[in-house]
Amino acid sequence: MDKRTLLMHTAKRLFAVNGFYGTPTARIAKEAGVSNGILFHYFPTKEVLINAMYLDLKDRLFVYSTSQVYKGATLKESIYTLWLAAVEWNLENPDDFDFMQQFENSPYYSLELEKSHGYVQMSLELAQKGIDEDIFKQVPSTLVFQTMSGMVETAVRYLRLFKETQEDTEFKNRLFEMAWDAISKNKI
Amino acid sequence: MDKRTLLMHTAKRLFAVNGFYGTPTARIAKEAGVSNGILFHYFPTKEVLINAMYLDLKDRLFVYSTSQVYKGATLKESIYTLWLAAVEWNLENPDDFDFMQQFENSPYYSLELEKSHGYVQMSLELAQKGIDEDIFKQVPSTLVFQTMSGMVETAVRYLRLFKETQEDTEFKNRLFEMAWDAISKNKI
DNA sequence: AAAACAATCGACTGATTAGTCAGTTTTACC
DNA sequence: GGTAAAACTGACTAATCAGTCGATTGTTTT
Repeated sequence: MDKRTLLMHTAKRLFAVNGFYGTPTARIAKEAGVSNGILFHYFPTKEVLINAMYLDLKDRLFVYSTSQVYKGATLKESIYTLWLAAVEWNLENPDDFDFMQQFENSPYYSLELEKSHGYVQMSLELAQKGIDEDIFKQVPSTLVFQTMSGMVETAVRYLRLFKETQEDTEFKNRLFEMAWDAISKNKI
Repeated sequence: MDKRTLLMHTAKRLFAVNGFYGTPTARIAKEAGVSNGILFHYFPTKEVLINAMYLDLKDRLFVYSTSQVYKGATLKESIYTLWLAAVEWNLENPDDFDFMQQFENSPYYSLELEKSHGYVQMSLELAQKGIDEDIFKQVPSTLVFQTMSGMVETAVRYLRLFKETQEDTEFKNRLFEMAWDAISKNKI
């Protein structure tokens, strides 16, 4: 692993446990086994390091999630696959999840940063499709997207809190049904 | 306003904008118009100040929300009232919302802190009631509670992003229906 | 093989900041 | 009105930390 990647891995782990401000750059370098100076060779400031890590994580989560979706899947299947992939990726990478949560709720975060990501566009299109087909509630596609994102977070938090449920596929399906019922029209 | 309260108000505003670590204690004191020393007279450390503020905010949110619920209300009415009160309180106090989000996603936060609050107990009882009456899905009451909390957050974020929807009661009702559908059994 | 360039090191620094403290003013009480 | 406690002040400090820099090593190019 090159030193740039090594630094990002070490930083992520330390940030997840101690927070951005609880983690001196010197400590990141030390625990990565490299010199202090090289960190600032790759990342001119600490903030650049943090932003780079965030975008990198989002990218990998996006690539993983979308790669799971089959062509020809129904809308519900696609949403389910995306939801499950996101949930499981976050469960398998708890440091990443903690880091992203912390970042998204810090003053460094802006929605502009988010919009630059392709996956938002793709998710919004999927939401719009559901609305047009009268499967989803008649609300803005951005709301559908934000609700699903929120339900992924809720699911991850819950599954982490009650570890015994993490391998329970039936339980995960119930979690997904809650998310699905929130955005879909109900058949009365 | 006594200086202790004054400090908490100033701190909250600065924390919301600049974050905990981006806000020196000296600046809090200065903007509150008091001496540096008095801050540490009331709060022995910065962390004590942060924790005290968090518990204070949660208390006030709890008192406000529960005071809105009428006796004799149906379960759905009670949940709706609690949801709406929480959403509107957060909209009217954006600094508080930002501060709480930041705190809850920081390494200083622990669930133990949360459990010490009476309102969690009360909310869990309401959730259990809905489960027992077969109105809610057959899932743990803690999950119902976490889902509702998550849906409050989603609603607040969305309403803040699209300010023109903030006065739209009909739209808020639609937001609540999404939350309600997530936790309730659907009538097929 | 020489020159140019990139990667790497780690000691150093200037600025910042949480928390202290010795002394002053205000309040509470007898 | 005397006194003890509490509130309050602001200059000070010890420690910390982001970022610098000059020196060194490794790699590519011509």
